[in-house]
Amino acid sequence: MKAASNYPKPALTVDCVIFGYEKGSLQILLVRRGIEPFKGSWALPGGFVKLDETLDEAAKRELREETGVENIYMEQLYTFGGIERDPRERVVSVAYFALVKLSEVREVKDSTDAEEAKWFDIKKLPVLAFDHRHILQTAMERLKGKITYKPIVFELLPAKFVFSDVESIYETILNEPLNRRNFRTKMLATGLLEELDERVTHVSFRPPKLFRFNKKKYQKLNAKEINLRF
Amino acid sequence: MKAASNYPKPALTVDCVIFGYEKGSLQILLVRRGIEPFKGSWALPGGFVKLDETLDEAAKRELREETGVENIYMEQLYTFGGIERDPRERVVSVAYFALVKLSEVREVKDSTDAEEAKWFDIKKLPVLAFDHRHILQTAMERLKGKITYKPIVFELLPAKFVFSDVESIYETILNEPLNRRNFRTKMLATGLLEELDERVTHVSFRPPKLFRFNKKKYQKLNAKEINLRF
DNA sequence: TCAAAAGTGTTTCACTTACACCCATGA
DNA sequence: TCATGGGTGTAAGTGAAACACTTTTGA
Repeated sequence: MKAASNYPKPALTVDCVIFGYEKGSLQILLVRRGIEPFKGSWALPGGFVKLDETLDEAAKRELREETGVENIYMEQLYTFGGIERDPRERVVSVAYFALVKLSEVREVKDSTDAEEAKWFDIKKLPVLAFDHRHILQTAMERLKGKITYKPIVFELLPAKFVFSDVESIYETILNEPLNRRNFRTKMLATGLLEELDERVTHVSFRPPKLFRFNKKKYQKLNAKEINLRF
Repeated sequence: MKAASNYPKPALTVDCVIFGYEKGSLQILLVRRGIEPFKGSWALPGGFVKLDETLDEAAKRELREETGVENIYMEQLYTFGGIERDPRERVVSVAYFALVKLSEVREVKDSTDAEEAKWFDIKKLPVLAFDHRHILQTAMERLKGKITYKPIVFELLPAKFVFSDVESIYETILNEPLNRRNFRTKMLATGLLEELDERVTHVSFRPPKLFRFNKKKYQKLNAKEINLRF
């Protein structure tokens, strides 16, 4: 195989911003670094890209290693190529952004995990290694933008969920209170939520209905944008 | 300097999708390849990333080399990391996407250009090298999406322009006819266009007014989204 | 019966959409 | 005077925003 260039090459990594949601709190998964640089501090899960795997595969591998879950919503976020990102050598990092259902992750993760990994509330984060704070901020902006035209928030929720969770996710991500009445009307108007014949029980207030996201119906819309501006 | 990894590294390149607009036609700049692979066929301008330049700098360098113009609208598009992109070796490419004013480019380009570079109408493209067709399509989608909330089309137009050019760009990019009346109303409602006391002359119909995009006013809005859905 | 959250009705206002008409110029 | 694109008025329809009220449960 001929070389395409004689230039020395930057190292290439993937880093993953993994979001989860639970009880009104938006969270992300961080790992504690076991080696220098930034040994002991928290960082986004990530690693080097191998020659025989695509970028998507590399990101998926990292994601699986940390969460133990497959079939996760994932997309490429942005590529960070500053010169001084890593004190050791030039490292270019392709960042990915993932949404997981915490209900499915918890059990698996604790069993398979060797190094220390932990979920942090997005509002109570530690200092992060490298430029990971910047990557995270880019991810937040992407998330904020995307939920206004794609119903991706359901990737954060279990199969059956309550309406107020949906609203709460939007409020957390958009960082503003929303009008409950109008939120509900507009969200239901998409026709993508199925009302189930089930309710939450044992709550000391009017028991809320459970809903399910109709993924098949959404896929039939075939990538068409939906108005989800609240 | 310690190495961060012992993995063999993929090569890293940048490729630029450079858009221009002239007389109702959306165009992109392509270069003819002088070496194998794909020798003789057309490709996006691009090249290897050097160790001492950021990704943005690398893209800007390529852009300047091809067009001779500085201060161009440019943003990172997406990173393509398939395994078989280049038959020689593993190459990951960070694609950029740029909008240039053809009126400013033409003169400069012809004088500085060594290799063959040419503007193609987006509707009459040759076969492209590598996965560049795919990259271009991604760029088109990004452009299509972005003009509905950012007034970036003015990066394609000279300082003074006629209203019908703006509409024509939107129609070309969105690939659908628009209602002239409503387009004008909504576009003017943004308050970002200044009507000048000047008109086009020597046309055999009612001479159109010239407009100018008020960039300063737009920057004061500070990244806020604008509704430009037509 | 009270607190807490679920769930609904309705009015107002703004913007979008559609259509039709007039205007200014050079040939 | 005609063809050509430039430029405007406005009614009807649709959807967003705001607000207040009713419902259901366990404690």
